[in-house]
Amino acid sequence: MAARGHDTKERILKEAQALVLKRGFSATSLDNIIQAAGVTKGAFFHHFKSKDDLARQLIERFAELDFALFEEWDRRADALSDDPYQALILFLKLFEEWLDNLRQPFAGCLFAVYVYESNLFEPEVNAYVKKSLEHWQQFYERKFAAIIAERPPKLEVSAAELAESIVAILEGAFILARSGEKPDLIARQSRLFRGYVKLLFDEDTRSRDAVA
Amino acid sequence: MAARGHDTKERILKEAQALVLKRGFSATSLDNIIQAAGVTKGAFFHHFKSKDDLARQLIERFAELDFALFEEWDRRADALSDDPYQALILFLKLFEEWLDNLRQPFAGCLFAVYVYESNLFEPEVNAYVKKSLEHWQQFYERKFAAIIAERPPKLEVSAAELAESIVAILEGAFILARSGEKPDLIARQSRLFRGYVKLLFDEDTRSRDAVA
DNA sequence: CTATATATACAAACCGGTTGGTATGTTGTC
DNA sequence: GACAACATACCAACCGGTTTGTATATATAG
Repeated sequence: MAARGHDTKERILKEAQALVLKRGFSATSLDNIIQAAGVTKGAFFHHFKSKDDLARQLIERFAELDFALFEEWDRRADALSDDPYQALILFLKLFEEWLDNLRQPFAGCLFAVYVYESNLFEPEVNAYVKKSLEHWQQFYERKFAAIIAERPPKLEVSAAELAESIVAILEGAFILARSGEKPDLIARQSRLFRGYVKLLFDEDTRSRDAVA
Repeated sequence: MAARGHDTKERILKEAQALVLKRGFSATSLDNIIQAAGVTKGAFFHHFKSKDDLARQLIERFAELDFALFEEWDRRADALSDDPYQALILFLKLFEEWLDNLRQPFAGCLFAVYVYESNLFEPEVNAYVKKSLEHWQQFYERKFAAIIAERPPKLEVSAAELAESIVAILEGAFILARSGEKPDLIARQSRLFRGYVKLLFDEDTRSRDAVA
């Protein structure tokens, strides 16, 4: 049945992602994956033509789920405020709320895993990772561009730089959170970045500055 | 001869680090390493009792070289200014200068590689990575604490948060720089962080009367 | 409704090659 | 000749991938 097949494939992808985030891609053997998913090698190679194929489908699935979350927060944030600045702040808050409500601590970013093992993958997979990270960045860049168009920032910064910054902060935070076993680190750094954005754009801190 | 032995071991460590930064730890086989270093398996196992032992010595060497650079910049920055704020700015500039002068683009951070393959390593190796990242962070934290003690920041931020932030930014920047093949991204983000610090602490952007 | 044909979704055994690791040399130096 | 510093030969385990086989669902023709 088609449904049964889809379930099996989805289970393989889910377990594979968990294992790859834990141990890296090359350290995760197909035997590990099929054991975790409770299937045989035949089942695996029915759904994936190679381990490279798994890598490709794994990262595509990750990116799709990732951007789906992003777009949901984006819609909700835009619905809550017309002001681009407030919408960005709300967007980040929704992200932080999601992080806080995660049961198991955030496992990590598959993009980062792939970047640090990039020599393992086919060029098109690396290109997909690059494209996804840039897509992520451009998502933020549009938001910052809209803000800058309305209110000039207090320092000379470009929308691209700011977008690059939040993505870098989050990628780095994933690493620190994992190593230090500090699941709250990611949301904390997101909040700190919000403070930075506030300093750059918020009128309250400008007028307060004039008084102080 | 001891010198000859030390050279061989150092060559193995150097080539191993380059390979591990390129492909990850588990994807780097001992055969790859001994071929790159131009030695035999016997030579390798004379200097390292196992691949785990190589992992340990590799990360310890990385941390030592890393912190040696840090301490040099620290000394030079402290020599150039007594003001903790100026010293931090100078420190970051020295770091950026080092990045700009690197011949080959920055390869990446071995700590991050180990974090994302942490299930491969013995607990003590992971603990060492954790300790090193924290040490790195505390290095910055002391600097921010000294600044905050002199001038209150414009937003309510702790020295620990700020230290966490710059480390996260750099770790994330390494990833983005690698994926996007943008070697200048790291220094750019360091400069952006300097802008943030300036907004937080610099008197130019505030009133000038507080410090006398 | 049924018989046949075909595709899907797996399972189990197996293969050649590679892995980390070892056992046993050989060489150069003090 | 003792010991460090290697080289060579080799092993057992494991790797990604293949092969072969089977149960089941679906489409089609009579």
